[in-house]
Amino acid sequence: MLPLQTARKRTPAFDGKRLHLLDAAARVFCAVGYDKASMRRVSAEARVSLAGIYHYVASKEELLYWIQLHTFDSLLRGLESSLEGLADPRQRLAAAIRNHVRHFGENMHKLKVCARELETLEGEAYEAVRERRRSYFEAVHALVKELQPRRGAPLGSWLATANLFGMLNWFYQWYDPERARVSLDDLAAQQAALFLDGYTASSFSADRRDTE
Amino acid sequence: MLPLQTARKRTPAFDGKRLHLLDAAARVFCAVGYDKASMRRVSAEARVSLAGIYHYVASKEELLYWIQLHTFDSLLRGLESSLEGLADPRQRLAAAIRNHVRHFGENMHKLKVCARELETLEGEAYEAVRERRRSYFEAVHALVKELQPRRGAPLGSWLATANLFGMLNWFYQWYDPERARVSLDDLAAQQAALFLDGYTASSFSADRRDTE
DNA sequence: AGTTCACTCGAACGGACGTTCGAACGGGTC
DNA sequence: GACCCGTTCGAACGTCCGTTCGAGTGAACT
Repeated sequence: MLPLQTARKRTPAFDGKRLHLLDAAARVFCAVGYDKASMRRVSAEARVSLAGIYHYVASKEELLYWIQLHTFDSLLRGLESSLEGLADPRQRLAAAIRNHVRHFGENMHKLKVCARELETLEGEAYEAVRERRRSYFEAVHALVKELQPRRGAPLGSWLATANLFGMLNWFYQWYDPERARVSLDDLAAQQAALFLDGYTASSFSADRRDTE
Repeated sequence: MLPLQTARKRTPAFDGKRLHLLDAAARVFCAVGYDKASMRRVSAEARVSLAGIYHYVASKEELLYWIQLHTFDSLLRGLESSLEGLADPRQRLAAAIRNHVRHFGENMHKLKVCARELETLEGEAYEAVRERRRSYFEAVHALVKELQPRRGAPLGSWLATANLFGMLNWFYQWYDPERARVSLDDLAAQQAALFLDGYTASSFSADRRDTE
C-alpha cells in the first residue's frame, strides 16, 4: 500500500521538517497509541496545520513506517559501533544490551512505539520494517551464539534470544525515568548479568517497588 | 466511568451468554487490537446482533474490563493451586512459570489482550484491573524473594521479577502454536532455567529460527 | 386471554476520523 | 511586473464507529 520512497524532490529543509513531524508523531503515538492518535493531535503537537502534514507524508501509516524504520536502523548502527574492539563474548553481549537500553533512554517515545506497534503496519511497509527488525534480532542472536562454545548441544540460542528481547522490550512497561533509582547503564549491566548467569547466582545492587 | 457491577438481575443464562460474548470479544481484540476492533465485528463473531450486545454489557470498554479481570483472577487462582505442596523455592518458581505459560496456551486470546492492552482502560476500571495485576505480580515477586536466602544484599528482586514478566509477557509476540517445536511445558522449564541459572550455565534442548 | 418481562433486533443518530481540495502566501528567476 | 513553485492552510467530504431507540418476539404467570 505504501510507496516506499516518496517521489517528491528532497531539500534539506524538507527532510528537516519531516523529521520534526516524525518526532511529534512519535510523541503522540507513544502517549495514546497509534490507533487512538489522531492526525489533528499530531498536527497540534508539531505546530503544523492538519493539511500541512500531507505535504511531507502521504498518510498516517507512513508516519509510523518511517518512525519504525529509522529506529531499527539506529539501533543496528549503534550496536555495530558499540561492539568495535570488544572480543570477549560476554562483554560483547553486555555491550549490546547497554546499546539497546541507552537507545531507550534517549528515544523513549520512538522505542515504545516500535515495541508496541510491531504488528500495526501491513503489506509492503510491514515487510520492510520486519526485515530491519530481523537484521537487528539476528545480530543479537549471533552474539548469543558466540556465548556458549559448547556444553552439550547447540541448544536454544534462538529461544534464549527471544526471551532476552522480552526482557528488553517489556521494560518500557515498568521503567519510569522520573522515579528510577538505577541509572540506565546499571540497569543494562543487571539485565546482562541476569541473562548470562541467572538470578540465583548473579548479584544485583538496587531495589524498587512502586510500579509493576 | 464504568459501573463496576451491573445492577441488572443475573440469571445463569445471562452469565453464560455474557461469557460467550467476552470470549468472542477477546478473539476479535486479539486479532486486530482493541481500538481497531469494532462492536460490529464482535457482534458477528458472537452471532448476536449489534444492539443485542448492549443487553449484556454497557460498553465496549466494559468488554475489555471483564476480560482482563477474569484473566488475572484465573492466573492468580491457578498460581495458588499450582504451588500447593511445593517447598523448594526453585520448584515453586518453576511451577509459577509453568502456570503462566499453560494459561497462555489455553487462553491465548485473552492473555494476549491482557498483555497488549494493559494501559487502554482508564479511571475506576483501570484501577480495579491494576489491583489484580499487582496481586499477581506480588505473588510472583514473593517467590523470587524466597530464592536467594542471602548472598550479599537483598538485591533487585523487584527488577528481576519485572524482567521475568518481560520474558513471560513478550512471548506472545514470537510464539506460534502451529509451528512450535517445543511443548509449552518444555518452554516453561527452559524459561525457568534461564531465569534461575542464566544462559551460559543452563542447558536448552531445542532451536527455532523462523519468527522473531 | 391477557399481562409481564427477559431478550433480540433493524435502523438510525451524532460525532470523530483520515484525507482532499482549492486558494493563498512568498521568495527566486526572467 | 509576471511567472513559477514549494509551502501552508481553512474548510470541507465521505466513511466508520459506539451507542440508542422503539418495536417485536415468545415463554411464564395470573
